[in-house]
Amino acid sequence: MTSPLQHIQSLPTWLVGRVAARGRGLVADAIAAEGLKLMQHAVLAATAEYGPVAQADLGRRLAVDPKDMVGILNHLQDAGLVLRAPDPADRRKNAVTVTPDGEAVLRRCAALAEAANDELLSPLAPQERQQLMALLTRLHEAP
Amino acid sequence: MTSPLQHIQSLPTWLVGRVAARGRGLVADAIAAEGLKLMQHAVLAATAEYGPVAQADLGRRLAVDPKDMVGILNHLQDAGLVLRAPDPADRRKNAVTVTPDGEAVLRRCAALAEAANDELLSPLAPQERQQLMALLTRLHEAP
DNA sequence: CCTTACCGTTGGGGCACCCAATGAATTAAC
DNA sequence: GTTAATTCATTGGGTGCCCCAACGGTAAGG
Repeated sequence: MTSPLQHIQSLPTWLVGRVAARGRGLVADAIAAEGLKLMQHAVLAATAEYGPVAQADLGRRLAVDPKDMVGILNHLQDAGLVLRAPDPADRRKNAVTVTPDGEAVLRRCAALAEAANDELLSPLAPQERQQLMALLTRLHEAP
Repeated sequence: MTSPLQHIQSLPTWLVGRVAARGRGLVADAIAAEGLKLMQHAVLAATAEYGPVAQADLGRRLAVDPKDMVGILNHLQDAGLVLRAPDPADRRKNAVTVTPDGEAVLRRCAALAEAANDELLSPLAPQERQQLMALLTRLHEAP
């Protein structure tokens, strides 16, 4: 039996956690050039995808707490990337939309995020990257 | 071009982050049965591995901030899993050692963590698990 | 000596995650 | 149709992990 720490560090959960942390940092640093945090970026992307959408819908799709969604959208709105308008059909809801500035930032972030991903996967050949994605996809979708 | 959110969620960093989050949760739930958090477990294991060791050494080996190490060791010491004794050779240092109780907890946590890892990897065959580990290891050690 | 560096501790802050409660507004039940 | 249950956005807590700065006490180098 290996020693306790070596045992932990040989577990897949530890290894995948380390790789995820590095990837997270790479992407975070990349999109920081556009002044966005990871979750802000994700919310901006989801807003662009689902057109005028209520905050609660965004929260459900991204598994973001309503409390945190308020702060994220406040930042995006202050940066002029997103608009909150009252929904005439349901006055409880805020209809969130992306501004042209937001779409431009989103386009630039897409390239930045891809570059960060390439850097993470740089040790792997294209075929190996595909293998890794296939295995991770099965872990993610199977349970 | 895919839509913005689909683009993000197709990136390896997103996928590995998701898998890591699930694995993290599984292990955290497992060792919570022993009253330990993930970092407390790691520090306890590192303490067992490196015998009497100074806090700063533990922090360097696990990349834990000295401030956080104080709290972690406070908890472990309050739980009777670890001892802090002044180092006679260097009175700045605390010689941290594991108690018999700590070793017992560590043994039980090892089994719990392995079970959690098996659950995470359950969709994969043994050979596929090996492939995944090999690919992740290269991503982790190469850069 | 005396400067330099380290040790543990305390103090900040930020980000991601989670839970509870509120008032306003909508929907469902009766 | 009035009432009860639900949903919405917001505010209020809290935790874990990460990073930086400062402090008194200690050790090592010049």
